[in-house]
Amino acid sequence: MKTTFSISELAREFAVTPRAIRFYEQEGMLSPSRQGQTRIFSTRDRVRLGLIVQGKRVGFSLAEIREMLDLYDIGDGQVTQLKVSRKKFADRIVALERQRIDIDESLAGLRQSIAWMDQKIKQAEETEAREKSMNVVGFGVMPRTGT
Amino acid sequence: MKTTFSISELAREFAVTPRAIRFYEQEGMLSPSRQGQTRIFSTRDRVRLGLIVQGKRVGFSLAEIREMLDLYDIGDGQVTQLKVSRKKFADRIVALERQRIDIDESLAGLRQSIAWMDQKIKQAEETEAREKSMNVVGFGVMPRTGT
DNA sequence: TATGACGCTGACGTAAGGGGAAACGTAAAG
DNA sequence: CTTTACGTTTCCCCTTACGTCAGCGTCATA
Repeated sequence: MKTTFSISELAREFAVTPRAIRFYEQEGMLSPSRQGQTRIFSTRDRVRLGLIVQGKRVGFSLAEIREMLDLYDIGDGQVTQLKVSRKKFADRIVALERQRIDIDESLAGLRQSIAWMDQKIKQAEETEAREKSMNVVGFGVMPRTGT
Repeated sequence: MKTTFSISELAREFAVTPRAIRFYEQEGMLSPSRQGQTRIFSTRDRVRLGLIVQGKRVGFSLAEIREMLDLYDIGDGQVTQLKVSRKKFADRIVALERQRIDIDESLAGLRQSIAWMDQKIKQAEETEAREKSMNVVGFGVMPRTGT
């Protein structure tokens, strides 16, 4: 069973670039030893990289991930760390649910604009022969008048 | 009816910062005239800013928005422009739908992690209570278990 | 020996502004 | 007339999470 890893091994395993791994080290989230210049990663580094990648996948910033990793290192009986992480995760869920709503709203807006455009295109192509002056605005949205 | 606007008027109306508006100008998307140093925005600027903000809301990059604005300026009979924009919008819809799926997957992962943590916390707190009942330390302070 | 695969260290670039400094003009208030 | 308070300007560094060179060393292989 392997206990040390090269940068490209880990890069392949976790589907990140060596550049990203070096960046994580520079940010203090990994601390590989060195053989001359070359980085030698331990299983601990590997686990941490796994956590980093997972954290990124669910949308945490590196700063947040680093906090959690640090907390995990302190490990004061684990409960405090677990509770802090739990809260972060819960917060993230709320943020993502909000994002989902935003996306749905954007989708609705886009679909409406497309419908509007389709109509305009149809009109334009019908009228093309006779008339040429059309007043096309763009997003199908008028500038807001208040607020 | 107003035909000119100050930077902060537009900022208020469209809920963006003056800084952002200056940035859009710097990027060539707005071209207010000047009275001395001070920017004077026309209704055209106002419409364009509205389009920028709308475009941003549905997730277009400034580069994409600028392209569409430029197209609109050229306005070669409009139909071409409409079709190009339509395609951009359709592409954006696809991208957003993909994003939605990603978010749903992240949410699932987060919820699972939370469930796992809750279980761990429960376990840990049960253990803690058991230790406390057997070993009264006083003042609610637990001995340190390690670094 | 030459070539290619890996590795390294800087340094600069990205998107979309945020934040703050320092300076200017204008208007009201003392 | 001066102070105070805004509103605005330009200028420049900061941010995130790396990508992308440039320029170099080290190794194994053809």
